[in-house]
Order: sequence, then structure tokens, then C-alpha cells
Amino acid sequence: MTERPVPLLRGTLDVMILKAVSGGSMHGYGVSRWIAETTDDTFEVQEGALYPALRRLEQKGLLESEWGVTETGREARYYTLTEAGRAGLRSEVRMWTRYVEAMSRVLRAMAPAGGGV
Amino acid sequence: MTERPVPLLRGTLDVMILKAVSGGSMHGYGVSRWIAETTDDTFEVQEGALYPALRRLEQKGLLESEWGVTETGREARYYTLTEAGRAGLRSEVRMWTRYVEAMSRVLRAMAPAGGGV
DNA sequence: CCCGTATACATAGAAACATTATGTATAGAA
DNA sequence: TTCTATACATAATGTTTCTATGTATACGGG
Repeated sequence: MTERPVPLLRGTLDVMILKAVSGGSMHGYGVSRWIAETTDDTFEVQEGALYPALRRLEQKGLLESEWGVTETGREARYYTLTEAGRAGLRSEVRMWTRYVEAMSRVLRAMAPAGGGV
Repeated sequence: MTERPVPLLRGTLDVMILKAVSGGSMHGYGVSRWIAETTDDTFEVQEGALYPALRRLEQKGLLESEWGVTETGREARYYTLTEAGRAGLRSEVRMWTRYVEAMSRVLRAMAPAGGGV
């Protein structure tokens, strides 16, 4: 019984994209492939989320892009992290860490034995 | 330097609410207080998110509600987990766990040293 | 040679949920 | 009596994801 992909939680795509390009420039389709492979298909980034997200991040100055050619001779738009993007990645990772810790406290907590109605 | 509350990621409020009432019935405001206390104010659930979420969960059959009176003599709507709600909580916790693990793989991964443009 | 699949980009429309702002009302303290 | 905390509720707004659709090319199998 293979587990199906989970829908993305709003906001978590950006940090994954930034991480994906943090090792060097990558094109959009490559980002999507890398995320799917890295998460063993837990996340399958839809194009309708991916491409607008890349545009947003570029608009915010976290990414820069230019057209290039893949190893297989296809045209693709390559994205690179800017300095602001690198800082943004660190910041978003910290935010995610805080989020996970807080959720962890909630889910591990003993919910109060209600005073009832 | 106190850390400010983080905005909620879409979808994570439901599981926190279900967890909050898992020990016994609780009213909306109490849920919000409990989440804030448990997370040391990392999450501050806004009313505009809280009350619609409670309605949604009731509509889905995960919660039941009835009016009651607090210890201090105020009227409040008390929410209780249904059987479906208990199953839903387990399911959402599993989903969250998968999500965190997948994100963790992404954030720890070595992003490929780009072939450049 | 043609056709299916994978690659690669893009956008429009719909849906979902959080935030902001606002409103009502009461208990209790200052 | 005025301010704060408690308790509920909704409308308007904004952001992001999902679904669906479209274009186009490379490549391999039949």
C-alpha cells in the first residue's frame, strides 16, 4: 500500500524551492523533480503552484533567472539564489523549526481533562 | 528579545483543535488559550480563524457542540470529539508526521551542485 | 515515420483557509 | 464607571495551492 502524496501546506513550497537551488542554479522542472525524489514522492509539486511560486520569489528578489539550455539540449529557465534569497532561506528554515517545535508541544501535550459542559 | 507569534500554516489549525478537545470538552476561547499556553505564544489563534474552523469541524462530523456555562458563570459553546473526530485526529497526526519527515529530508539534503546555466 | 512519454514552461479559474477588522455582550477589577 | 478579560461571531481581504488546459520539443519503440 503505497502512501499517496500529501497536499502542500501553504507557505512551505517557498522554502523547499530556495533549498533546491541553494547548491547551484536549477530550472523549474528540475526543482520539482528534485523535491519529489528527495521526499520519495511525498510531495508532488504541481505546475500551477511551482511556476507562480518561482515568479513570486524572483519578484521578491530572492531568486534571479535566465534562460539556458539543459544537458539534453532543451531550453529552460534557470534560477539562482540571490544574497537576499540565501538570507531568506535561513530565515524560513528557522521559522519552520519553530513551527515544528510548537506543533510538537501541542501534539505531545496532555489535553486538559475537560471540566465537561 | 521575545520571538513573535508565527502565522498559522493552512491546515494545521484543525489538528490542534482536535488535540485540544481530545481530553474532554472545551469551549472555543479555551481552545485558543490552551494552544497559546502550550506553545508559549508561538501560536496565537485569531478569532477569525478559530470560530470558522470549529464550525467546519462540526460540519464534518468531527466535533459536536452544545451550550454550557463556564466555572465563572459565563455562557460558552462546548465542543466534544466524536468517534470520527478521534479517528480524524489520529489520521491528521500521521499526516503531519509524514509532512515533517519529508520537509526534514528536503532541508537536510545536499542540494545538487548545479550544472550551472 | 509516427506516436506516446517525458521534459519544460505557462496561465486561468476555483477553492480553501488565515488575517484583519469589526461587532455584540458580560464579569470582575480598579 | 471604565477598562480588561472573557466569549462568540462574521464580513472583507489576501495569499497560496490545486485543477485543468495549452504550447512545444526530444527521444525511443513499433
